[in-house]
Amino acid sequence: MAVHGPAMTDVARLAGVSHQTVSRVLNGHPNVREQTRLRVRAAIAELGYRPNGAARALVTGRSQVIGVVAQNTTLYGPASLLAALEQTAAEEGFAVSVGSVRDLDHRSISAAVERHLSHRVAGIVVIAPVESAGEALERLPKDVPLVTVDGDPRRPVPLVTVDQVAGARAATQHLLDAGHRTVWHVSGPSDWFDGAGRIEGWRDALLAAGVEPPPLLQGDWSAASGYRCGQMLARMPEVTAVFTANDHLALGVLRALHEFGRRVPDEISLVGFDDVPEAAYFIPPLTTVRPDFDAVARASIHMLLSQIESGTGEALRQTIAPTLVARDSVAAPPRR
Amino acid sequence: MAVHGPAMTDVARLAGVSHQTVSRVLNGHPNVREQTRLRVRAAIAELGYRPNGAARALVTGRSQVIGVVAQNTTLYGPASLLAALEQTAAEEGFAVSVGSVRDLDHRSISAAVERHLSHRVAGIVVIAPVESAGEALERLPKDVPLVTVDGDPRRPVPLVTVDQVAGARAATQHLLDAGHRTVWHVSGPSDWFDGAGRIEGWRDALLAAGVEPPPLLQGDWSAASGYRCGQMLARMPEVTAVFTANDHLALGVLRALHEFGRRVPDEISLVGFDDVPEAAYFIPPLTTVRPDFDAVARASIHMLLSQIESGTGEALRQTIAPTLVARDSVAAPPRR
DNA sequence: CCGGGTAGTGTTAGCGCTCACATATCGCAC
DNA sequence: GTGCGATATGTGAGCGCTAACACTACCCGG
Repeated sequence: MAVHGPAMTDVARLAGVSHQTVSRVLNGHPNVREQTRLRVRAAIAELGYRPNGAARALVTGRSQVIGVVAQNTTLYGPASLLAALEQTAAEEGFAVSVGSVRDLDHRSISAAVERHLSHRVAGIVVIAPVESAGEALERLPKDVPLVTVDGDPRRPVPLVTVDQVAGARAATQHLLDAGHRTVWHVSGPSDWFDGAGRIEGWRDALLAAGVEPPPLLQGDWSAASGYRCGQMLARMPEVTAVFTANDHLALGVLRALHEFGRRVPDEISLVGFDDVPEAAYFIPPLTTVRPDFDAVARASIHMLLSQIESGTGEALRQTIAPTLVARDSVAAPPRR
Repeated sequence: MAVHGPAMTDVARLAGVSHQTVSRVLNGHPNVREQTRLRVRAAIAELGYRPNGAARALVTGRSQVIGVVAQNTTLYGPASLLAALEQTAAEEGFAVSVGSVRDLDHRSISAAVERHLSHRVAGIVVIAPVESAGEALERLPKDVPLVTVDGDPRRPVPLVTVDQVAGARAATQHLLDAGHRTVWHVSGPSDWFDGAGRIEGWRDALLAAGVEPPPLLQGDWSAASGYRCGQMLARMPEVTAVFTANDHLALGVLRALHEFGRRVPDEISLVGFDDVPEAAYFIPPLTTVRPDFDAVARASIHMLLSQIESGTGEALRQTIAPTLVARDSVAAPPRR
């Protein structure tokens, strides 16, 4: 177990140069003769040398690691985002260290961030969809590159976010365009910014069309809560169109409507949000809004890297527009 | 950006002790007077000192980081596993660095492992469900603590795995017990060990009951492929019971059956695998097999830690039994 | 043929920590 | 008191690397 691999000096000795030259080769420094470079590379290969990230991090003060703080990475959205972040980071030569948190309160977030800082991560991406998370972030040392995803739009922190409002507006408008008088909404938790944004977009679209938004049904992202809300909606004959804040809620609603014998889309039209891979196989296939997680990840990582490189911590923000994916769960309202 | 935080010597100076004593307090070394310990802690708090993981990793040769190699962390299974691993690792004071891979071939796996080694991770967990991954692992330096999850049962590598065979057998038996003559199977890719294990369990149960297994329908874990297989099954009147290798496949099958007007469970019974949170809200609620991801994660991390501590690399293996969750998608076969 | 740039390389000094060991301090039996 | 083990603390070295600077060739114009 104890067998430490070769160090830079071993490579240097084999190549007949100084360790510093090896370092230069490794870091792509220009002033190295081609022939020397080759010799060094050969020595590296021969010894199976692997640079020691810890030593490098110690001397430079930063490791090639990006810390990600996220909650509940089991949900489709966060999981996709995490995977995409990892992918993009890897392309840029960075590893990703996850610090998932059970609860999104100050303390948990701060603790997770602390853990990352203690490893001297180069920067931190916080997937911070709730109010309380924002506060924790403002207390942070200012010298740590930081990007929040789906965080608080009102805080002066670099932010990348899916345009929840536009997505929700598109979904609602789509239903209105199909001829529905109004659209009901089963929301996510309202203390989540994405939940709040979707509520706002829904309300916007309705108001713009001159209709008074019906009462909101609040869920918690789960199919279970969608089911509960669906049971209420199913019993109200005037309901003909529903927009749910995510696809899992839609699944729950779908099942409730089914149990009450209300057909989708003949009697009730439904639109979800997220475009989980299964959405196309719901009964019926679900019309939904697809956020581009890859784009979010790319934007986040690049924003973070530019902070790392430049040292500036400008409070940039970038918004990624989602797209509506039309499938079979929307139709014109039934004639009465 | 450059403002480095206080170092151990700063704390030491403030507390009026040597840096070594600070180190002892930090590492819970016994021989420190209570009063000194308190003074040091106070100094740490006052300065907002945070130990430098890189420096520690450099001198000890190991960081407090566990590397995880996984593919497609968007799928429910891997995502849950990853989250659970992270949780357990955090409880043990370890961070988790993810290296996700696009493809599960030697090269990708090796590259991901290399990246982790270069950061001097304390150990590596490989979620390696396919054949080719196993080969890559045998080439690895022997001195790195390593645990595979859902890997090749035949390789001499420490392994934690869900008992796929038992789970599949239970699912199949459950259908047989309900009175079905035989059970059809929509499988995952057969080069995935979990896919293969589920096929084996299904076949076992059938054979034990003295029935010849019907032809296998091979899918790829996705609802889309489940749908395609479902279209075939729906047209065969003799099919009354289907076991799918995961819940997404089941969803696809469900939709196909629905389109063909074949009612579940009245005409056809269905059992899935994974127990995704939405399974209870399928139409009808899906009977499925639930693997205990937390238990898998716990077993993996503990196996890894014991390797790290003891230095021994025995090829242990541990199997986690899944449980059947009965819901509404199973009934007795229709009378003909 | 000399001064001064520039490409290529070596030397040295830490980064912040832990380990091994040296030293100081204490308690207690005699 | 003295001696001795246990307890508490300090000292020095060095982990593997990069940054800064020092040095050596060599090329060039004057």
